[in-house]
Amino acid sequence: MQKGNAYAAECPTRQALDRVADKWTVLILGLLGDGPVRFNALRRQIQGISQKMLSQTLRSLERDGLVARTVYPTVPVTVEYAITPVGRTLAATLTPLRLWAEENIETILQARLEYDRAERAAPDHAA
Amino acid sequence: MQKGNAYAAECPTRQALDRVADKWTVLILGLLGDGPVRFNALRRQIQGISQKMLSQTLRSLERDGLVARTVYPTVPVTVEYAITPVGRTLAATLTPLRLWAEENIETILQARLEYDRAERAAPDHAA
DNA sequence: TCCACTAGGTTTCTAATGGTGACTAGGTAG
DNA sequence: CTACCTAGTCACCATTAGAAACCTAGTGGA
Repeated sequence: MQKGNAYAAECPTRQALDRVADKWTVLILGLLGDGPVRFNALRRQIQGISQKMLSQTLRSLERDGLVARTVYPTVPVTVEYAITPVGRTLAATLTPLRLWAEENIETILQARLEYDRAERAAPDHAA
Repeated sequence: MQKGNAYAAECPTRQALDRVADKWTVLILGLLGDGPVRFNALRRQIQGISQKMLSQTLRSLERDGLVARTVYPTVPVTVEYAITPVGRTLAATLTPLRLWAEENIETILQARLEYDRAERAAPDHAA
């Protein structure tokens, strides 16, 4: 198994990183960690996601082998999304990211306030 | 310090997560971890990043208090970007993400091949 | 019978974002 | 005088994210 280099423009790792470092991916994998979840259950839990983005992101994840999609021929049809073993290793690195955001949001907002105040005082950003 | 909830649409954590879960952020903070780096040094090491995205991402990171920008009045002017303590805690969660991408890229590419092959055989995605 | 609702999506349209390449200031080297 | 260095910005175009409507297939209620 060859290792990629995300700093090289032409390496596919770059594109994979772009796909995986994504807001919706973080939130979806965070939920799938506890077991299979249905489409609309995800939609309800990830407040504010559109059906389009949810189905698009899920399809990407499925294509990359990170999530498995199972259709049950009930009526109406039931579709379950489950995390795969590889997906679980990704989730293990994404969950800390989500937790970091939740824990540091106040610090960030504070920094923004200070930055914006300083900018108004001296908007001379050019050297 | 109040904790955010990334699953709530109206929580600022959502927006922060979006900013932080970003390809360029991952790559920039990965480099700044080893010490301050200059603008063009970053540009050379992150192959394929445009000046616009680099300066835009750096400014966001600075605004959020994750990197510090220092201008030295040399000639030509030298601008150094350094990671802040908070930024370092973020980098600690982003680096594993980059490493994950580099280590699993082959697996992902393989999964894509198989998915696309199966899709051509039976593109009937609707239930 | 007609309407409303479920699940799991796709389509369409618009607004925002990302990337490309040219351009800038101020100064030095050839 | 021209070219090149730094660290950016600006205008432009292509892609994308998001909002909202529509779709299929079926159930339940008035």
